[in-house]
Amino acid sequence: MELEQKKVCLPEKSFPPGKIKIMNALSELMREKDFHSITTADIAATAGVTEGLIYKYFKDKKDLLYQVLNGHFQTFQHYITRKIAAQTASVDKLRIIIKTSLKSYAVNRVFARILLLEVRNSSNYFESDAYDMVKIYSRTILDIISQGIDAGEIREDVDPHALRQVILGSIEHACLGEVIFGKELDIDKVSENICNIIFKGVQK
Amino acid sequence: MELEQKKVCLPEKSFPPGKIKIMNALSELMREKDFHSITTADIAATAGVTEGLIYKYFKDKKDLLYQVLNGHFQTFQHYITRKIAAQTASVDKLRIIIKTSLKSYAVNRVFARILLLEVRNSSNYFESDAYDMVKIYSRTILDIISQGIDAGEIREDVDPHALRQVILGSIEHACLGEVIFGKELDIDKVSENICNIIFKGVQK
Amino acid sequence: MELEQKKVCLPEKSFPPGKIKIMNALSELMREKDFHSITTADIAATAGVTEGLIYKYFKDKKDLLYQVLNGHFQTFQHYITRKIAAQTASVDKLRIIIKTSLKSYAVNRVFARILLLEVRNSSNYFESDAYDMVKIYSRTILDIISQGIDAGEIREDVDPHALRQVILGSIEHACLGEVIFGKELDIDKVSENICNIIFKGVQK
Amino acid sequence: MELEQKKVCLPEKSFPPGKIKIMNALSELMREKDFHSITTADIAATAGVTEGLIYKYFKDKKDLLYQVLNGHFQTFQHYITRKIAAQTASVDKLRIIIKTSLKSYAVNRVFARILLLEVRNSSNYFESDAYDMVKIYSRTILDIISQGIDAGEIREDVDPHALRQVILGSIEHACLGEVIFGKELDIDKVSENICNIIFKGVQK
DNA sequence: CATGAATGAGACTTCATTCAT
DNA sequence: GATGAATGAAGTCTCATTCAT
Repeated sequence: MELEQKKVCLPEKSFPPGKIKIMNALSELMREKDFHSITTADIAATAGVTEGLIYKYFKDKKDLLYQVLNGHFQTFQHYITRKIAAQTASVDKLRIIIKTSLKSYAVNRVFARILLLEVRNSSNYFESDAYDMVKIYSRTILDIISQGIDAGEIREDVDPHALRQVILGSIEHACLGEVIFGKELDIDKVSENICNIIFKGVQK
Repeated sequence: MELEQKKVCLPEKSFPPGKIKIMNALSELMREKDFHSITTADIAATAGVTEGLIYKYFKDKKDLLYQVLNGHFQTFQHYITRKIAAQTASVDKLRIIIKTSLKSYAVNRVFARILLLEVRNSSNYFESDAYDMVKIYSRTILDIISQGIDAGEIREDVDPHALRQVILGSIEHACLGEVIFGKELDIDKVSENICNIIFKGVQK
Repeated sequence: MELEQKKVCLPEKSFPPGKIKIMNALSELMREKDFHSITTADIAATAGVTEGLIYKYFKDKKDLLYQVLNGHFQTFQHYITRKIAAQTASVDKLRIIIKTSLKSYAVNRVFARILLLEVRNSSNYFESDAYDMVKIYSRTILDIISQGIDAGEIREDVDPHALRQVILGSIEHACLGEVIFGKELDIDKVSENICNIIFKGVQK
Repeated sequence: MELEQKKVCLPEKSFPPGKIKIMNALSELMREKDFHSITTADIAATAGVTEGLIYKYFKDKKDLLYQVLNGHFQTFQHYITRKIAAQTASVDKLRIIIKTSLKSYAVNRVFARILLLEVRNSSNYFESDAYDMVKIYSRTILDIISQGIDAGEIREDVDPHALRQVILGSIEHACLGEVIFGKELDIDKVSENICNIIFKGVQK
């Protein structure tokens, strides 16, 4: 298995042990509960540290969430970047993005849950480092689309932003059922179906 | 203007005035804040009633949210059903669903916000009346797709569930920026773009 | 005894019982401890209410302190105003102010302690209602001095602000030992001594 | 300029650098905030050392405050003693004490703030070294007064303790506005005004 | 001489909710 | 149909302090 979900994969060098324990604890707890119903007491207990320590390393309970998300996102980013690099055609790159994103979400549900459900309705998330990574990811997709149009792989009358929207929306919606109801997803099939629709169109 | 956003459109007019005031108060407050940071005290103050009264009419703070959502959803449902009825071709129906959904969300941001951001991460929402309406809406789309396939308008090798996913995902993702950042959306253009992609495909 | 210290003497009409209990509780506790080492838990327990109730009626723990102080100050103000009214000569009025202030502080040590020790180093006190009363009191003294100068009772080359400073400073310093160490004060003697110095001067 | 306020004037130069940095840090921070809202973290950060080091040199956060106060007080004491020595008449000595005290407080507001606002409501201050210096200062005034009476410069029916109270109270009250609101003080004028009142009396 | 990690006790505060009237 | 008073449980966060290295 190429992708790990077990622990927050951080550039773990200089982080003090307590900080790592706390981040892992939140990650673990979010497998079962939503962020709001996890208390700092829970986190501390799970991490085996005192509540106070959380506030040594994190401004906030929210800040902790964002840093955890950020950690997950970096792993995701590295992984997806490597996968894309193996492709030359734009359409293939998009295909890979769709499949890999679905896979990442499937493998790391905590990551998916945070990104898709928890974080979006708090405005200060959009000023966090974690959101910066989303922007990079999102930008990458747009660039690939533009290259595809330039290379004549994609029709010129396709609006790049709209296509990105459709791609991201499809990915996210496909994951929702998974995240919310815990359904298993047949990633190969789902991603193929999505690509079939988006690339070839549904109309006869 | 065909669609109203001002007040919760309560289908049964027989609601006692206090109940209406409370529901409107929440609706109003959610234009600015997210549900979690709205307190019952806020709601009562905005409604001009006492906190206690909320619990006369609603089991719960959440129950209040669901009832408000439900009110909005019924308006939405009526509106969209009427629009679809005017079309005969499946593809046109889907086109209308996309456009009308986008428009409804745009016109009534509170509705969009509740549905897209607030409600999804609380498990008991999925047992609420409000969610039943979502299922009807969702079912309708699936039926139209199947009819489209049967009628030869849509390619047979398209997976109906996947198509629904792509459609819903596209709609929702297109609204997110609106809901979160308050961006204006050019609905005609956006829906046309989306349809262009989904129906014709992007690949040359 | 004309002056009561037992309870916060408030225009107690419309105050809910819980609010009164809380204010009295703080007053009582401050007889023994300083404000900072009194916890909201202490206050609630003493008042026989829950901690939460404190925040129904007071913005803050500090706000509670200011409101209590304000209550005490109103009693003080009423009392002193009545006493002054009985005098015609400015010098006699000042004499009465000195004596009565000393007496008030002596009788109500909580009041003295709050005013002289607790409140002065927190900047937002100076925007509280309680401080407004201090300003009135202070203004009154200044007015009496000016009248005394106009009436020829007080030397024209005396600076009114300076005289007020000397008077207030003398009063407060005289009380400090009382407040801090719990010394008894012979008010008649002390006030006479102070007046002797200020009015007649110490130089032969 | 005869009087320095910049740094804690440490009488023994043999203090280790860390200790000096910490004391200076507190001094500096107290120019803006009150003691209670300065945290050990603030102090350490400002000093450029770690929190732990504070407890190498000081028993307590309070102990640190007292030692800082003590440093300031020694400078003050040296300065005032020298000034007094230049006078022969008791009245002149008192005059000098008033003026010099006002000046010292004006020049070193942190010193004034600590002495006048911070320290008085914590009982263990009165067992600290810093308080011993206050007692010496206070005793000096009393001695001068007694000598003045013996020498026939001051009326015999003046109570020495009361006079000291009036003097100290006047000084302190004059400084309060300065310390609290940051008002500038015209020391020559203020001290002259005070002396005018105390020495000559205000009554015609 | 100094650091850095961690603690622990408790502080203040919030808020949904209940109930007598 | 509505109010107002009060609850209680929990929640987040703060900070002085300790100790091994």
